Amino acid sequence: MGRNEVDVTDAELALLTALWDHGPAPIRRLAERVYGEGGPSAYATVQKLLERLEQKGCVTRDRSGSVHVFAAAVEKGELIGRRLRAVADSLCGGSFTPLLTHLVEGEGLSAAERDELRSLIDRLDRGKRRRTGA
Amino acid sequence: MGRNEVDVTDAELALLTALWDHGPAPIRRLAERVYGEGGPSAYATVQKLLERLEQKGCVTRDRSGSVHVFAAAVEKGELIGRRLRAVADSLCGGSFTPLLTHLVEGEGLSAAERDELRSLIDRLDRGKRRRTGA
DNA sequence: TGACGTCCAAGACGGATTGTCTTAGGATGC
DNA sequence: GCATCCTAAGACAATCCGTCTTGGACGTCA
Repeated sequence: MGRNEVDVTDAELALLTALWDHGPAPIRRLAERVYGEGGPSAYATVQKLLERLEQKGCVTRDRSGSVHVFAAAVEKGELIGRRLRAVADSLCGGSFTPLLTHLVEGEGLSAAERDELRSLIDRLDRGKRRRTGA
Repeated sequence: MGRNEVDVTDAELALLTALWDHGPAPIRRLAERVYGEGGPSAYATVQKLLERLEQKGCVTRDRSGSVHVFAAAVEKGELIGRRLRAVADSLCGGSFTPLLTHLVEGEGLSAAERDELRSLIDRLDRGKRRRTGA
């Protein structure tokens, strides 16, 4: 493993979000969606951001047509994972447990969320026990 | 609430970590701990970083003695919370539940960690139910 | 064919951030 | 009174990030 430890910037994330929400699109459609008819400079900005996202491996470019079509190459969950790992690495020595503890203790989960989380753990726990015999 | 939405940089975090681990200290001791006898420029770097941390409200400075003594003004958990909130805001519309789900599902918790987490939720759940009557 | 519009490629640009380093001056201790 | 430590203030280069400009290729259509 290993070369994809890159993160995306805010403007890049806005484009990725548009791709996640609406699927592959050419530059012009993305520019309209994110910048709203911003004129020729908005188009060029989106073009540059997509070029950087492609370099980072976060989008793919379909060059077969006369107009390139871009698609997200990372899932939102992947980015969430990277950022959580960055937090864990910088503040928790790489361990995720403190993050979990903080989230569960600190951030006012509703009763429903607690129930959902508990059942999630139970489900995971059964699967793991069966698989590992632990 | 609200003016403290600042984050700290890597070099600043190294100093904060030293303060968390060893308690309040003057510039020289911090420079030795983090930069290891780096000479006069390391001292000045630490000085500047501490000045910025003070501006951000992340350290306090005791000016009573002839040598200023710096102490952490934010806990590690506070920073963890800020960064988790940043992840939630940028990628999950501000909700923490996707972060929890990702952590519990994705990041290979051991059986012991799962047990610990479950009991943590149970404890929290009892407290909340009793308090809110929900 | 030639003008026009849309697209891509490449890079310049300014502002902000970040870590480092320099300088100047004041207090302290001997 | 002199050396030594400290503080304060800011200069500095490198990098990042969003924006914008330019140049040229390709197509359509009168």
